[in-house]
Amino acid sequence: MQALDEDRLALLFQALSGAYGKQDWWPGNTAFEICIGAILVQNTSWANAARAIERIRRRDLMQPGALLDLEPASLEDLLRPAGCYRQKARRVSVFCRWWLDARLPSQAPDPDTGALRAVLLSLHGIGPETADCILLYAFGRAVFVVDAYTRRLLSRLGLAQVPPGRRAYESLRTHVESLIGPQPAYLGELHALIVEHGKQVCRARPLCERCQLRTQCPY
DNA sequence: ACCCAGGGTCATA
DNA sequence: TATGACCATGGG
Repeated sequence: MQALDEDRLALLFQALSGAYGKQDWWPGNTAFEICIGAILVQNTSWANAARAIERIRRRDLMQPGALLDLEPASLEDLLRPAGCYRQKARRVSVFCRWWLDARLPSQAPDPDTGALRAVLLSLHGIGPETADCILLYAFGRAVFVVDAYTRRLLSRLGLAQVPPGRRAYESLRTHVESLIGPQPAYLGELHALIVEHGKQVCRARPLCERCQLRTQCPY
């Protein structure tokens, strides 16, 4: 296992960037919509999450107050294409409530990223990866998002092992953040590129361990 | 007829 | 701390 240092990270970014070009994430017009997207895409393809987002937008409901005014059953039905729609309806409601309560007009200067992250994590249905996506793409904080694609890629490249559990997650996240520094745009591109690469078909020879074990290659 | 997807919560041990 | 069940739709 080689060390994940600045040079290797820069090489990785360069390779992915050259292969896939500029990603310009996160898809979404407003910070609020990005947050909703981050919840809806949990363990779901973006295509399905996007369907639910479109249904919200077409009805002009992409605002916390409008979503909260819906009957629970209506909200669930609205989110159906995203899968896990009952859970997600509840999570969206909780987030909207927080948005209206804590994030409305007059608020003290933005809290530091750590404090904001802790608040997000305290919300039901917001775990580390969703919180970090929101911090990075909706709030512009310099956060590195560790998701399934990131674990697979770094593991496959022999740059990092990220066993399940919050400890290892935090360790890798802070490590990469310290390597890159306060550059939200760079971190945003990096994560987007990793995901884009993850969607591509694995052309490695020989096939990596995971690919050999699966009918559908996740790379 | 599976397997998978840009996770998270909850119950167990 | 760390597994496993569960959620649920749409595409391969």
